[in-house]
Amino acid sequence: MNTNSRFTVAIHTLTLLAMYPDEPVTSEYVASSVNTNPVVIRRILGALRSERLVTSQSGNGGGWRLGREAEKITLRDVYRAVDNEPLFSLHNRPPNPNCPVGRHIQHTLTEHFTSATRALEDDLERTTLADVLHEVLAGAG
Amino acid sequence: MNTNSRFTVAIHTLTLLAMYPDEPVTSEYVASSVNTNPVVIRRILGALRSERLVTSQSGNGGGWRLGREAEKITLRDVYRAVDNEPLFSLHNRPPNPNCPVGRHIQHTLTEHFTSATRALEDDLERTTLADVLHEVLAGAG
DNA sequence: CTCAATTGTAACTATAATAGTTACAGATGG
DNA sequence: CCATCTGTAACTATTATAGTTACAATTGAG
Repeated sequence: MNTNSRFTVAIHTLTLLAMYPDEPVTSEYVASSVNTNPVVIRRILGALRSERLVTSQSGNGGGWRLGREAEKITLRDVYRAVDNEPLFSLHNRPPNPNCPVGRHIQHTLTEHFTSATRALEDDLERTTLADVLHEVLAGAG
Repeated sequence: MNTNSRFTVAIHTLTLLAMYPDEPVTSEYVASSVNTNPVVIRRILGALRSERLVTSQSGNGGGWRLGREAEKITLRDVYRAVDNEPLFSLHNRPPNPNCPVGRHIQHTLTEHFTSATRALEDDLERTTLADVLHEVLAGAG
């Protein structure tokens, strides 16, 4: 179970909130669509709230809403909110500084890793939650 | 220890092989530069050999060599050889098919995930092992 | 005021990936 | 024959993930 599905669950969750913009949606309801436990949903919504992508309301009649319009939330915003680990990891232990490769490889790799990560995020930025909702509803026919 | 450093170790290893094109390099030597156990290196080199990026020679005087010129091995080749898990995971359990979002979200997400992964790999493809070796040696001054 | 419905969060568990380690069989060249 | 390597199995420790139970705190409705 090492493969991280938080990004998928976060987009799924936000798509549901975008679908019901006029009423708060409960973690229980989201969980029944995602097919998991409500606490898993609340944890992810908590991360999204830290980035102001959603707001929450406790108590009876409470639930979750989008923090801003679906047109103004990109997949990159979501990705950064729930998956802030770097995509690539450097050495677990420091490489040998007496070897020219060991001494300079990390700096070189960091630049290439940064570039690749930016390319990925630039692609994610081109899609908004509104796009995803439209695609899903189109699929629903 | 969940963060996967195989890509880093693989590039480091191949850079060493590119540095010594005229002699086989042993996993023991690579391990001393990477600062890890030789078996870890052999496992990664085994994956690289499956993609023909390196060749191996058993026995006395043996070791590892690049499978083709460093100019013709890109970081994308290396990435695919050692990290063939998809970058993004879909739901751990199938989403609820009775919900329009649950029914269609996976198809929509798959398209966006494919696009982002391609953007990442296109960026990695622009750098060769020869580039990395030059950068490392330039850093070495 | 009371109560049912929700969030918020801690605590625990099971599973899986990672990589570090030891051990040893097989191959190879001197 | 022997020292040197690869190739690989087996085991361990660590960590991330996410599923689950439990329960305090909040809140609106009646």
